[in-house]
Amino acid sequence: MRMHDNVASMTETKVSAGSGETGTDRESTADVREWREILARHADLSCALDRELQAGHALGMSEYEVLERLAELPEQSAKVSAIAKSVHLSQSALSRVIGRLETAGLVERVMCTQDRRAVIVQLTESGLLLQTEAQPTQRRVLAERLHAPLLKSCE
Amino acid sequence: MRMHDNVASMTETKVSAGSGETGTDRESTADVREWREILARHADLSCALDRELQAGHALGMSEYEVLERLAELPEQSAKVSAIAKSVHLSQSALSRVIGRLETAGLVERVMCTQDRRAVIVQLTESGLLLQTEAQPTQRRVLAERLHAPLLKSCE
DNA sequence: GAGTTTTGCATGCACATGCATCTAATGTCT
DNA sequence: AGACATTAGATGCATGTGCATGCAAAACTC
Repeated sequence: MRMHDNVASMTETKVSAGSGETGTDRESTADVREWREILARHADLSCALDRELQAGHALGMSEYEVLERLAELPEQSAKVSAIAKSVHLSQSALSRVIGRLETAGLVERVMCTQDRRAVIVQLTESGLLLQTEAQPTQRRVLAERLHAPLLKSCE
Repeated sequence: MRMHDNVASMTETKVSAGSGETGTDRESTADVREWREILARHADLSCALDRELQAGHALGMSEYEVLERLAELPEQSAKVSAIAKSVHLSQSALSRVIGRLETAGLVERVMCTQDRRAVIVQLTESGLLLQTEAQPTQRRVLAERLHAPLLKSCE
């Protein structure tokens, strides 16, 4: 994804004109504030994570996410449909992420013998190694920025 | 208000304040939980907002965001560089969003006479009208899903 | 004032993503 | 068994995004 890095802000919330409405106005503006905070935090962290993972381990965020999910499992493998449930990607996007990981030799696609439509994604040695190497990078970025003050979206 | 205060029945992610340790396993796994929570909430809301804004008002999330920022300003116009600071888009992406809004007749690009490099984006009548119509949709989606338990059903 | 650097925005390009669709395998119904 | 429906995953296509770059205008240096 790799978003830009920006600073400063121009927030100038006026919004409500204050007629005889119920309390919904105040509540929804609180919602908006919260939503903007999620947006800002997500943008900041996605950008930072993607940049550091790319620079340090040639991994995108989606790729790392899939590797991490596989590494967390005792058998270090899962059906595509199972991975899809724990990652926020469409089925097609996930299929291509797995394709990239396979090309890079980090996972292998194995036909499932019980259900021959399904594909089991198996973490390889180098895939596990790379995830193990990349994990501290991810943890460090999270520790650095997850609770850091946001420079945007706060007037 | 901190964003994770109200996040449904999820794990409580309080960071210990006592020790000066950084990057310990316990803390980083708490970070991971919080990060995944942000990812899930962001995915759910982005998808829902985009779908409803698209269906109801033919607006994408980025387009709505820009309209909203402009509508919040007393003069309902701003330089591109100013908008860029309050929206989580790269400068190039923002330029194209503004292009789409202009094509749709929702904003106009006006040359800035003080700085002839700059472009002032001015909300039009129909732009303001559309934003006014779309705002309740956004507020409703936020109210419905911002604090709802995460179901990961985004399609 | 001429030359250089920086700033503001647009654009070519590469690429990741979602949607619709396709193929194959499985499940279901009669 | 045969016919239809459903599910798992891959792929063509359109689109939105970021990066690198281009261009013009302002700012800076001498």
